Amino acid sequence: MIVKKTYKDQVIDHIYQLILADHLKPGDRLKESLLALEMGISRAPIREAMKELMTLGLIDYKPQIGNFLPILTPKQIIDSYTTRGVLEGYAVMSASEHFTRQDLKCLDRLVDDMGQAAKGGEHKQVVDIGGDFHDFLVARSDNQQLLEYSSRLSLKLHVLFYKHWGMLYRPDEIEQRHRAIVTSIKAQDKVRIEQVVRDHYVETGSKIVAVQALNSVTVV
Amino acid sequence: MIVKKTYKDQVIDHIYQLILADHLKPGDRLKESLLALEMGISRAPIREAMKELMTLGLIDYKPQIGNFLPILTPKQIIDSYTTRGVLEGYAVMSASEHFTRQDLKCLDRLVDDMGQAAKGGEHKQVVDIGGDFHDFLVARSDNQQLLEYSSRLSLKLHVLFYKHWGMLYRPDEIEQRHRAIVTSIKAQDKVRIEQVVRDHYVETGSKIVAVQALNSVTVV
DNA sequence: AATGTGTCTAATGTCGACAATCGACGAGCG
DNA sequence: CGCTCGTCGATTGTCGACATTAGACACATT
Repeated sequence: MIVKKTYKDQVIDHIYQLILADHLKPGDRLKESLLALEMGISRAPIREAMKELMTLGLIDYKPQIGNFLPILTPKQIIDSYTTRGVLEGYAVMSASEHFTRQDLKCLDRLVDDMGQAAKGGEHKQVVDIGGDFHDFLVARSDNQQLLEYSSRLSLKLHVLFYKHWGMLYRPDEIEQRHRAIVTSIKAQDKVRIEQVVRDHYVETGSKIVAVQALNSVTVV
Repeated sequence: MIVKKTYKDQVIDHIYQLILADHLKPGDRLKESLLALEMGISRAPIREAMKELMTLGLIDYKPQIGNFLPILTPKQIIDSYTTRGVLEGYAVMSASEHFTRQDLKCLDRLVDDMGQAAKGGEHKQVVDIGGDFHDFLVARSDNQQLLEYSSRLSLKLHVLFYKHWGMLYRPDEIEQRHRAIVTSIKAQDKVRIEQVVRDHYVETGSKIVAVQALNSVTVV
């Protein structure tokens, strides 16, 4: 791959950045004409991008009305994280035998690095390593269908996660939480692997809900 | 709701029917201009429909090249059914406590009807009741995110299932397979529920692959 | 004053035409 | 004779304009 050039893809990136940068807030309406004007292109690629963002779960589309940033209820957040846990839990469990000794070493190292970065306050670093860790975990699965859904959800949830990762866990918790996954894989206990991964995500979902509730109280 | 009138939705239905009716075969290319001409509309709604069909997994989109009916490899079929089993398994398991005595009675009756229809050779009836049965099962779950993915997969797999349901199971097998799910719910054994549902789908996926292999041998 | 109706506006849905790109075919070269 | 490269046709990507619809506002009516 050299570059992606189609306008549609650029629009997707643009909007995704707008969301991450908080220039767009949940509930906001995305007007095609306005976006087209801002980006100096026609509405066609904007609409294409909308359709794709819709499948990624990043925007809500209401026929004849418009596109909106979804307002996720606490329940929807929990549900999304739960679903991701179900998918990735199965992915890791079913691939657990394929992890080589070297893979496990690599995973342990990632957890080490994550812990170090967390203690050093390198938040950006923590998020990046966390992403690598989870990518590495699911990469051993060969179920493309499952991975596709998993990565879609991952993108959707990343927006939420990105805004709260600073307040979710303490450094030692971060390390411990991820270490538990590696440990369960080492133990080759399939039932436990699946459970640990599920809990991992449900816990994060719950924390995010809690943090959001806290923020909304202080803000309002 | 009175009717859905937007062209896009009509296009989606149209193409879906074309697929079910075998007027479109795996690997076929879907040319926008041609479809637009056939349906007497412009390419815009066709493209909109394509995007949606893509998210449903019913067509493959290759940038700058075109849209194709996916050629599912045996592995992809198994993977898709496995994934559906994972999703619905969790859905049913997590909702198992919400099934009332009446719900279970209704499920038992559906299985009875299914068995009767199967013995009577009412294939269409069997498929319909089977659909009702599975809808009823997952409807007790309240995880919208999970249900969304589940129903998308369901639509995608229905195309496959629809073409083979006549040769997959014997009447007594059909009844027994579905009865096992109801029985596991009655037993309130969460682990077993999830396992039974997963097996249910993996088995069907495997059968379809087997039947396809058989057909391709006889045809070629 | 509250409710229902009609109009008006702004946004989405659709259109036909043009531009950019991919795959195939064939000419030229080693 | 086989391979590379350029041209060509067909299809998708993009455009600007028009048609249609949802929602807001004002007015009339009870």
